[in-house]
Amino acid sequence: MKAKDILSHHQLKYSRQREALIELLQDEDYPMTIDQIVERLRDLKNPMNVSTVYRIVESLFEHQIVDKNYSSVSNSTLIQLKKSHHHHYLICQSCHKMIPLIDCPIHDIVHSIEDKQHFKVISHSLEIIGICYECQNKAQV
Amino acid sequence: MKAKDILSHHQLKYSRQREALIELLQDEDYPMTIDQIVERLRDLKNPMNVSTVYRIVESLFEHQIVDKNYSSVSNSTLIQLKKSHHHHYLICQSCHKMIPLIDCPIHDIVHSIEDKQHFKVISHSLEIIGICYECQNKAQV
DNA sequence: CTCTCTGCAAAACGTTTGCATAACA
DNA sequence: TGTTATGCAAACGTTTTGCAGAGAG
Repeated sequence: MKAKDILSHHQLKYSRQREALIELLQDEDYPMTIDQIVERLRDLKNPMNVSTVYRIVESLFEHQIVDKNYSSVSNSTLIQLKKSHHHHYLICQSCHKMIPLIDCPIHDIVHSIEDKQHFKVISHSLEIIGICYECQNKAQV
Repeated sequence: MKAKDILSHHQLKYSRQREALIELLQDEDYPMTIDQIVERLRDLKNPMNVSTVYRIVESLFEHQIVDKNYSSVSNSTLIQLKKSHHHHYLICQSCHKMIPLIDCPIHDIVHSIEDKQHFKVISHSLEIIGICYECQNKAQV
């Protein structure tokens, strides 16, 4: 789906900034920090202010177009387009690479939690931190 | 175990501040933000500077006496004494109450991740966000 | 033409740091 | 007494906000 169509579909106004940001998220199929987004957009000759990025991301989040997840590896929020099938990542502590985890280990236990603990589950965040294959084979510290 | 003994056991210097902080964490058996710690210590007539709390917590963390976990509900780091059996929490989005989850759903899948993805798992963080039983029964917004 | 979005600068927030003084061993 | 911990204030990185001007519908 084209960025322009996503915007109109959600009754969001068009702007050069919104279009460029959505297109970037479509191209980079990985979670990005706000800083990375700003930097990539500058490189792509579509510079925009940090606060604009924050505001657009917030609006896309409210319309459930993107996911936001805080990462304790980068100490900041990671943004990505919402996937039809949500998933989590292994994060390499050394190179910050993110490796998708196909199955969500939480998905299966939500019902049992809701029943046993009388708790209505809305969302969850999961971060698995470690060392990726490549970094394991680099010189040890 | 007494706070003083914990400190000496880890060859950490005694101070009024360290003792009071450990005793607080022993009393409040739930994860606390740095702000909550500072506030409770002030109430307990054991006031200390925020930066002192950060430094003590960091030192206790390095000695594996406490756990640190970022919470996207409070937008800050949660501190608690390390448990023999680690566990996660359901967090109520409305009242911020934390309900312990007995079994760790990640524990069982770590080996399969390490084998399948050639990834050395070091740690993980999990937060299940929702509405607790009491808040479900309060007046709806 | 009206209303919303953007850029800018300043502020807010949690966290970290440098330095002089205080406290432990 | 020598070394480490604390308090204070200032700096830091991320995120939020107020306001005036630009752009969309």
